[in-house]
Amino acid sequence: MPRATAEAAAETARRLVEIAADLFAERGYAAVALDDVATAGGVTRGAVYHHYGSKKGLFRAVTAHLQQQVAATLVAAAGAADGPHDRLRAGSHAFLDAVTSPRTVRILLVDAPAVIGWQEWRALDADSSAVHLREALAEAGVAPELLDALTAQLSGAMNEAALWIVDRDGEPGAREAAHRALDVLLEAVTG
Amino acid sequence: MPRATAEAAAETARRLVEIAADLFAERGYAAVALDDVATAGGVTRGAVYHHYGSKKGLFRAVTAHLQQQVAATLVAAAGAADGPHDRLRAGSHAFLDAVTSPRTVRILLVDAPAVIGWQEWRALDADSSAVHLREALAEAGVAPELLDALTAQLSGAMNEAALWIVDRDGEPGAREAAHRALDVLLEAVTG
DNA sequence: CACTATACATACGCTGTGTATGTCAGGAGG
DNA sequence: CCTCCTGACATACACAGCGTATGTATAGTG
Repeated sequence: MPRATAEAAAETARRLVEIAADLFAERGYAAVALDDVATAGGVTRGAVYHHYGSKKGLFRAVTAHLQQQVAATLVAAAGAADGPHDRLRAGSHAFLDAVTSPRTVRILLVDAPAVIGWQEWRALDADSSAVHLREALAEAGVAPELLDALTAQLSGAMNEAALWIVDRDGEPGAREAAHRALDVLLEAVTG
Repeated sequence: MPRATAEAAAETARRLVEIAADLFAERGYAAVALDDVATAGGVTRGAVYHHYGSKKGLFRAVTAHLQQQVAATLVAAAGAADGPHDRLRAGSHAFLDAVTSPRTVRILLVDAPAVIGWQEWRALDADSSAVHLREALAEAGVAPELLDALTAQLSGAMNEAALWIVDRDGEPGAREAAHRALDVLLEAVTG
């Protein structure tokens, strides 16, 4: 049944991203065939190629979608805090909690750099999450010539912390330990 | 010419790893066909499958090989320093320099987690490099309940620092900035 | 000096991506 | 109300690349 209405088409595109996110998270990028996504979405691969151009294109859309969700949570938490020091902490801890779902972590932190390339991945991350970290660090008094380097390294620390937590899921206290360790690093930076 | 001597066979296996490391680093795992590796090594894909079983198996061998090299550099540098505080710093900075080659960084930090899986990747890293970081942190007086979490986060920070440096290759001062930022984090940990 | 296991080469099937082409309906213009 | 065009898919096909099964010749072994 070709040519649905414009809203139906948008809904199809949205649904495909959602389904793809689930499958990519469960099996990893390489093990997911586009036919799996299409079939689960009630369409054929033709529809996927129509909307996203390629398998990588679909994955890019999934990545952007998830990053946007994480960034929204982060921004909300940081906005609720006041004072530069507290905003940094609130935002960082919120990021860690937001990104710590098995679904998100596998796609955003494991597959994305390899699939879309590290440079593009970092650019996307910089636009959605890392900007806020950078800004918070600047406000907290980090020396300008160390700002970029520290943003990158703290970002890496938090990403690894997220993977570490997910890997220990079920182990009680793991999440708290990660948050406390993160506080050690953050306090170091803000002096 | 089938069946060379045992040393010749070992040499073939060694050569294939070397060639594969170059190709994987240049194009990334997915874009490298086993036939490229085999042809460059003067054999056919049959030889590759004989020695390494699968494409993933070959990649695993490449990963282990590179990690071993990095770890050797790290251990040497740490051994030359004395005092727990200094060993931590020396080892960390040596790690950053050792891992900061475009070849190493792409394979070990971008593709490896996605290809062989994050858990296996972390296990390999834990055995080669992270053990030493963990040990140094323990000696430097890090609280036992934060030891694993901090090891992971600092490891993530250093890995991201390496990618950050390689991404800015040519930009003078980038490497120094990364090292100074790393010092900020390390000093925080050791109090 | 057979004989076996090793170190490959050759041949083939199969999965999955991408692309080219077809098809049918919604909506804008007359 | 009819037409035409374009968007939203479906269908069909070519091709690359992985894995596996099978063949083959030699280096070691008894």
